[in-house]
Amino acid sequence: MKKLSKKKRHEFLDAIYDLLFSQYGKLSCSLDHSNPLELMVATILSAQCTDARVNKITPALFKKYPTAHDYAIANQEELEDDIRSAGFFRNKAKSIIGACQVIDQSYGGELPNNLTDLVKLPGIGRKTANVILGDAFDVPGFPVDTHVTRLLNLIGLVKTDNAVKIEQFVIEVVDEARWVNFSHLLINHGRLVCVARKPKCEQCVLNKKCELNLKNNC
DNA sequence: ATCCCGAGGG
DNA sequence: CCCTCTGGAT
Repeated sequence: MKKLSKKKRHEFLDAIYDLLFSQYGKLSCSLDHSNPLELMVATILSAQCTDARVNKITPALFKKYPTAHDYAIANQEELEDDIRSAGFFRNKAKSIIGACQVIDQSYGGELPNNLTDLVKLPGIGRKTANVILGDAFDVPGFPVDTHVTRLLNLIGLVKTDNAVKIEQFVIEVVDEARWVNFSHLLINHGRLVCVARKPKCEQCVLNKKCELNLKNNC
């Protein structure tokens, strides 16, 4: 795959996108939220945790902490209890409070809408920043999570777990208008069909395109 | 035992 | 590059 020209890589990635789009269409973020702050909190909670579990926690959480200021002045141990079942609760509580203190003090309570400022917030890395940009601000980005990493490696498009390299590879050859939904499509497919433990290759639309399937069946 | 829409630190 | 942080689901 490395030897393919940029044009060929573009065509191959477009084919992958089209196959996934034909099955799932335009997807929206699966983390329940109604504003950028809620999406930021939900995305922090989603680390090494299913979105279903996050969505179970957030209704009560968002009601209890409606603004960045509410998190900024929150008692950390109390917030830890509020988010405990999402796992990594100490780190996540620290991240939420730390990020919200900066948002409250430096940005007037509103999240910045650019990557540079978002990744400066404590606990906000590139993945979380790209999710916020794409799903809350309609700014194109390509979030790379465990599913995106796994699927693109299985297909044979990349041979690295380095999220930045994967992001660069995709945004170089895929049209900007497709970045956000491509990430959603890969994540959705990774949860429903190309699951980590036992990929359902026999019911996968990427069947003919995927190195994993070629190794298994050809 | 392995994985889930990660991030920070060494 | 490595490690740690954590509960829940399968």
